[in-house]
Amino acid sequence: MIRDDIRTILLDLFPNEDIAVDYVPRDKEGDYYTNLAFRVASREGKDPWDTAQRIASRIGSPIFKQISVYRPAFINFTLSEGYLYQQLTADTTLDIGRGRRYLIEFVSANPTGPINIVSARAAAVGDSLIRLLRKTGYAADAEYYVNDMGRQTDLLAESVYQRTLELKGGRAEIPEGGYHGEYIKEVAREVIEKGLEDDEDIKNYAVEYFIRNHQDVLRNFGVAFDVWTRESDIYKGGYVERALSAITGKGLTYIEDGAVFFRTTEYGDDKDRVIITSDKRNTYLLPDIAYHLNKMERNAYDQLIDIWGPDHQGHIKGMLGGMQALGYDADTLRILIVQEVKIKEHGKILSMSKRAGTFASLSELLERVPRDVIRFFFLMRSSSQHLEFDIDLALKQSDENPVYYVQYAHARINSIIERAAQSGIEVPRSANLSMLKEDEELTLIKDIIRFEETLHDAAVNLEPYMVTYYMIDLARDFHAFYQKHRVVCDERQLCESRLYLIQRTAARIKEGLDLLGVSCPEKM
RNA sequence: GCGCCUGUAGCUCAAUCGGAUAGAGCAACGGAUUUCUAAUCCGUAGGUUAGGUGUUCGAUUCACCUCAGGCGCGCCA
Repeated sequence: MIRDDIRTILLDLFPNEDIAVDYVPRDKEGDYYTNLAFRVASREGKDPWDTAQRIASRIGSPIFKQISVYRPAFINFTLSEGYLYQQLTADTTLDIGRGRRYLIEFVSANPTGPINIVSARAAAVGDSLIRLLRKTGYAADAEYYVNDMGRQTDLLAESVYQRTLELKGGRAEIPEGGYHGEYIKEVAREVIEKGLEDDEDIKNYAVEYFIRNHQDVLRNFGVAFDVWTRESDIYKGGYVERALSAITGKGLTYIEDGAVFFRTTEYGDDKDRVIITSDKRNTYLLPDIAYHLNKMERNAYDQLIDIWGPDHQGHIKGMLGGMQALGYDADTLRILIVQEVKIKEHGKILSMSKRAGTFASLSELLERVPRDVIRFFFLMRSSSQHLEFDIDLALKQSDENPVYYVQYAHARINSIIERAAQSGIEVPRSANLSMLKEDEELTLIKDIIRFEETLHDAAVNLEPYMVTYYMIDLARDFHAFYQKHRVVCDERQLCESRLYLIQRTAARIKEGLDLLGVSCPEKM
């Protein structure tokens, strides 16, 4: 990465300094800047401006065409063309992860109803993270946890049973906290068809129904999981007992009002959490902790990542406490909260209530909005931010819709390369790039090279949206280049150089869209 | 009442570990096509970063307070 090359050069002069190297704003001279002079000056008690001048004069490297100092004390570097050409043709693979094992668990929707919109967003984010981590040298697994037992599934079974009574001409009395959705009726119909009467049979059928549903919908969404783990298997494997004894063994439990409490306040929680209720049922927390024990024992992961919805924020401390009670460092598990999604149509925020029949589920959204658009839109925002999903914009097949803006750049390049081929000019395997002198060409080269830095930042911060932003920038700079310069032209060498450049651009667009799980059409 | 998240241009959002005159897209306005895809490009305008205090060479970023919105709040997940 260029950033690292520059940092290395600077560290050579100032070995122990904390050096930041970043992009120069677009309207300023130069490509990268450093804040080094501020640090040095402040430590030595000298004037930052003079210090910057002094440092700048000491830096000598063929990768820079120019080094300039700007007030108050920024040192800006302009990369030499030779270095840019060399970087563009260099074929490097980025290995940040060095094979470290990461496990990302996401979606994990309860098998009691369809996948909702927040889970859909989590699916897009999680899947993209998996792709990103794999591309940057991590061994990343995608996992889905199925809560196939417990109180919620009991309520599901009872709700379905009540609907069967209704379908048979009786009256349905949905239990308190039960499931009212229309989709329950469909399950009830199938239960009647199969002639299921027994509570357990109905429960199993309903649970399997929704697990299949989740698998189908996620497949349609282009999201693949490596492992589906069931809560029931965590129990069967004895993990729950072991988790419980690990916690009690450390004296972290006490009984109050007949319930067993886990002293999560030991780990920074604002209150202790019940793990076994007074009527001897386990709360979700205990099997969840057990499940994480299972994860760690299965593959000795270097890092666990859980992606949760905003309604689970209050449970983070408890879960991290569980990890520590099991003997793991708190940072073994990172919990990402994907914030809520608001669906907007005709300028109004739609109610997400299932009863209102609007966009409650992923499958309903998929029926109306193309998958590429949904995924792109979900990945346009930092996952920790609330996201507004504008249906009208999503359905527009025009320049306003950034998905097509990026895809169109790729299709355009493809078209140019075809056109060149018709004129008997192929994309060269390697090119003499010294013909590429125009601003738009150099900008494009820098974009292509910066892809690695974007991947690095996105992977380290676990934020795929950074890739999305990069894609839009890259497409913009390509379109600007296209508008101003012809690729297929009379000057053979220039034409070939430009073909090489746009072919590399197209490759980047493809790589980037692949990371987002968005298709990359040859023609539009 | 307590905890967590959020507040940036008319709208939706960026701004990496505290760095430059806070940037994009959309909407608005004005232009560009005898040319490889106009699903494109160029330009103009738009800001007390909710408000205040503090920390320092420098604050959208950190700390504290106030205001506003969202989510959650022991034996549901």
